[in-house]
Amino acid sequence: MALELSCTRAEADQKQLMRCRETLGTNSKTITEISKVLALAGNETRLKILFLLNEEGELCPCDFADILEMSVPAVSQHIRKMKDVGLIASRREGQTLYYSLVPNHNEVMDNVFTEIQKNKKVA
Amino acid sequence: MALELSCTRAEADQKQLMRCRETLGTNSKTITEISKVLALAGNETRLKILFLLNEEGELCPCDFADILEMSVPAVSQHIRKMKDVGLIASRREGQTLYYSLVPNHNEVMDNVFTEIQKNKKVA
DNA sequence: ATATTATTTAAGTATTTGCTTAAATAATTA
DNA sequence: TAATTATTTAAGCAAATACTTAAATAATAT
Repeated sequence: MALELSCTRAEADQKQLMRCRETLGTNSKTITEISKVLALAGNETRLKILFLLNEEGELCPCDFADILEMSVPAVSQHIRKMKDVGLIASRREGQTLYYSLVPNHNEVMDNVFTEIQKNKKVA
Repeated sequence: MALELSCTRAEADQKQLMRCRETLGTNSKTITEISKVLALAGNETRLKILFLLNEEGELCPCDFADILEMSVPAVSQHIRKMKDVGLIASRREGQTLYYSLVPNHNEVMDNVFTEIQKNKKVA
């Protein structure tokens, strides 16, 4: 099907619309990748996991289960999603798997962490 | 029900677990708020809308429908979600509603935009 | 070997999400 | 006033999400 215009208003700026399409094309891959990371961090439980890893270095699934007061499988499934995109990595020590942030995977997340810390409630 | 521990391993660092719970408590409100913004930006269509608003200043729903090649109601519903949390605002000019980013609403998003631009594909 | 512990994986389910189409508002024009 | 245009809102639905419980791995200890 041909490209259908939804908007017929006189003020519609065709050059602007073309420029926007081009901008999206140029940044398409980055936008897709960043939106994936943001979708992961957009879940409160996962953001807590990432934030804690940033604070503590490494933690294991049962630590998170204790801290977040949720089941170990639920934690494990969140962790897997973040591992799948390379946000976090694991290290085995006996039966325990320690998870940690992959450094410099995504600058956006670094900024998210500092932003959370900046707004820390002053006791 | 009482707080049940999932993890009984000897190495479990009770002080660390307490510290983590406290950290989450202290930052609870911020984490909740930021995760909401990230969840919104974690949708590729919405991230494109936000990115375009950052580039162009203001655009109307039918502009987005044209650019993103999707229906006007679909765009409108995405826009509403972002307006509901105060990420964007509207200005009416006749029949047309122009949407724009609310400045300084969230520093995290500013960083997301610069991160997208930084990775721009070099033509 | 068997049992225990830490974790993952799988299957099932309720909720949420993102679209669709149709109808409702709102402003403009004839 | 009636018709047109821009937009929102509502209802319905398929797909995705986040949990649950039970079963499967994997490492350690008895």
